Amino acid sequence: MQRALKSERSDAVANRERILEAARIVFARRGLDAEVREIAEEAGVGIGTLYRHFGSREGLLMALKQETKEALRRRLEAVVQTQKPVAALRAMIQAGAEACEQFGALTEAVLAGELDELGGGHDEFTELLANLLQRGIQEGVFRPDLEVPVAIAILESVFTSGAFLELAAQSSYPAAADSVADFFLKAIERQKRGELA
Amino acid sequence: MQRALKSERSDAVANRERILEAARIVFARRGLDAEVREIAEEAGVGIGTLYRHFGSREGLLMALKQETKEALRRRLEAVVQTQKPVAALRAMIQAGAEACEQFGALTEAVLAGELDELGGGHDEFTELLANLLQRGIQEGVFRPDLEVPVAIAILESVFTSGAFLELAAQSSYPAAADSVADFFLKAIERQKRGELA
Amino acid sequence: MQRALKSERSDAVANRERILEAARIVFARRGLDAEVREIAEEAGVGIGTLYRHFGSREGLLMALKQETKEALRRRLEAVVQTQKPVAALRAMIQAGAEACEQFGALTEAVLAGELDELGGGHDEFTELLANLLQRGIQEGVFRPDLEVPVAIAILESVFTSGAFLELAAQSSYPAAADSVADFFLKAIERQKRGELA
Amino acid sequence: MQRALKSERSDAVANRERILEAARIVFARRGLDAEVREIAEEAGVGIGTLYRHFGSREGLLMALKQETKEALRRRLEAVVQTQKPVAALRAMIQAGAEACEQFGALTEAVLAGELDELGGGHDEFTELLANLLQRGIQEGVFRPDLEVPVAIAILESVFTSGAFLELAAQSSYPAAADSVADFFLKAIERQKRGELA
DNA sequence: TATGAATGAGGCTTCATTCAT
DNA sequence: AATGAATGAAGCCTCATTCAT
Repeated sequence: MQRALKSERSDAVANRERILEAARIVFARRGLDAEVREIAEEAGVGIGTLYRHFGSREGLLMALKQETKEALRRRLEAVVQTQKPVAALRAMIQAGAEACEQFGALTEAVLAGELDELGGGHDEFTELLANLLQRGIQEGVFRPDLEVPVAIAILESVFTSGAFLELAAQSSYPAAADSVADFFLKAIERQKRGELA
Repeated sequence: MQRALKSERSDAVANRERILEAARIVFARRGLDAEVREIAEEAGVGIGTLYRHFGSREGLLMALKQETKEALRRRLEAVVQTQKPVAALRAMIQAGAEACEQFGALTEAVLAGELDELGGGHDEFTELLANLLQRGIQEGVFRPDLEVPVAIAILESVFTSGAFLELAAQSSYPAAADSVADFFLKAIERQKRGELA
Repeated sequence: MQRALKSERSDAVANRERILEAARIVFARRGLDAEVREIAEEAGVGIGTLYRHFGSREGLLMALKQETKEALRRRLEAVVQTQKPVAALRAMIQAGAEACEQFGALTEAVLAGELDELGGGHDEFTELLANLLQRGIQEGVFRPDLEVPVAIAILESVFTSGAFLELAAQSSYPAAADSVADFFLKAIERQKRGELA
Repeated sequence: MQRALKSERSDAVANRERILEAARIVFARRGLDAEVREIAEEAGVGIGTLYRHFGSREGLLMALKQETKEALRRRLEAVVQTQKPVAALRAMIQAGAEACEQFGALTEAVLAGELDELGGGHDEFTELLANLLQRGIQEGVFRPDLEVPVAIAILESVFTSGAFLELAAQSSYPAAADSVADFFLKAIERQKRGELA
């Protein structure tokens, strides 16, 4: 029925990717209650193909989460390890902004910690962020009395709720990210002498 | 006769309240996809009665949001107008914590701004918070360069995402509220001379 | 949609019976693969009603088996206990014939022993028949060297396969039952002196 | 070239046989509702190959029935024509037992008369058995008042229902066949003087 | 010719809503 | 006014069959 590229390689892998991409789009558009049918149509494949690849609606959602988290994690890891705490934090926030831009209302579902499902122990992002904050404290750039779990919860919630989307809608994703970073750093940076306004 | 009528009316009103309370409980327990049936059972009324009072699932949800927001708004208004900015902010955060405690996973649905539905121009809480922050800036207790919309978005997101629930799970609702208030105030308060660690 | 008797009591029990009866008819007509939809239509109820009463296709089938077996068992028990072995056996075969007439191709599914499902230990009919044969042997009317399990298996198979249906199609259910009984008794009765042709 | 062609043909024929054998196994294992997919896997061929050979699920089932019946018929014919009625009957029952052993739950589908499908007038086995019984009656070894159709129906039903499988499960296929033969002969043999117990 | 990924009609089931009692 | 059985549209998923490689 679909006749997208005609000579597309019978590569099942390509279809898998197309379906995942379609799922991203449709879930972002309609929310997590989107119909499987619409995803298949968006991907330009039959509904049976979708089920061949993912087994169930749940399976598709899981795969989408898995892939998304994995990609984001890789990206954040790279960013975090090569920069100083403050810059790293800004970069992480920028990355979060881009994830929001890409996933829209789906962001929450895709990023929100499933401390129970599949996931072992603790969320990966949480850990990454915890390490970063800890490092910053030790290097003396972040407040020594910073409550790390609180900071983490607050930062994650910005991307996980619709808040960031609204913020970005009023300016742009990078600008919103900068504003959030400014705010956040104000709350966690150690005050240096003479820094007062 | 009048007595009978009165009593009947009371029953109807009582039923309405019981259903709303049941909806709070069930939505908090199961999320927004909870079944209407379960709400009626929780309320101890027939499903037909639920429909008599609220017309539709959507209608019930709307009524619940309406009531909840109204109650919260009244409470916040009182708090805000009678205190100094910092104390008012702490009180608002405490109130938010209590709302989270009461509504659980429903909190987002109930508080998150529906700038489209019912066309309420701008969210009431947003406005309340904006006024408070503005006042604080004018009184010189909050940073003059504070980006109010950013601060608002971040604070709302804490309650609106699941973040606060997790935080509270590790200590308690009031304690979590305190931690969040500490963090938030660090980010927005004007630094006074000699405040450095 | 259905408008059968208009003023039918809102008696859910009546609907339950109608659905079971419809299931009998439709399964007999189409085999066990019959669609749930057709059963609901045959019963003149919505498909949701069917599911309200039986939970699932499987549940309906189970209930049908349960009821059918129970009814047949009661009938056979009454018959068996009040007659002499030979007459009792003839009566049982007549009862089997009537069950075939009622259930057609469904008979197998409904009567065939589910030694695993739900059923405790051994099939009820098997036991009834075993007791009867044993009694006949002790009373000296059945062969003392009769292999009871074999006799049981053979007699049950007559009703359980389509064989009896074909036989009855060529004459009538009672006549076919008589023929089967004659044949069966020839195989199990103790030969009396001078009985030879 | 000819060699290649020959080899290809052989492959195709071999594949056809492998699929039929796989169908036997899978239908016996899962019943007639078994999936085409599983049969192809059991045969170790692609599902497309299965369809190339048999056109449809129905076609495969037909071919399986055809082949099975043909083989069984040949075997029974040989057996019947070279022996005396009683021995022939025992041999037929042994053959039936072996068919049961081979086909399990599929036996019914494969043997049960489809007086409608393919319009084969009357079932071949029925005819074979009818002739045998008739011969026995004429030779004076079977009862002259034997109702042949009834005897046929009963004997066929033993193999056609699951009865024989259960019987064999308690001893062995040959032993069960012997027991059935004993029972059956008791019912049809002419009583000889002095045969009484 | 063989393969198995793709297809989609069709079945089972759920659940918001209606309505007779 | 309250009840809950009845309703059926709509969604998820299966599996026989097709077709591009």
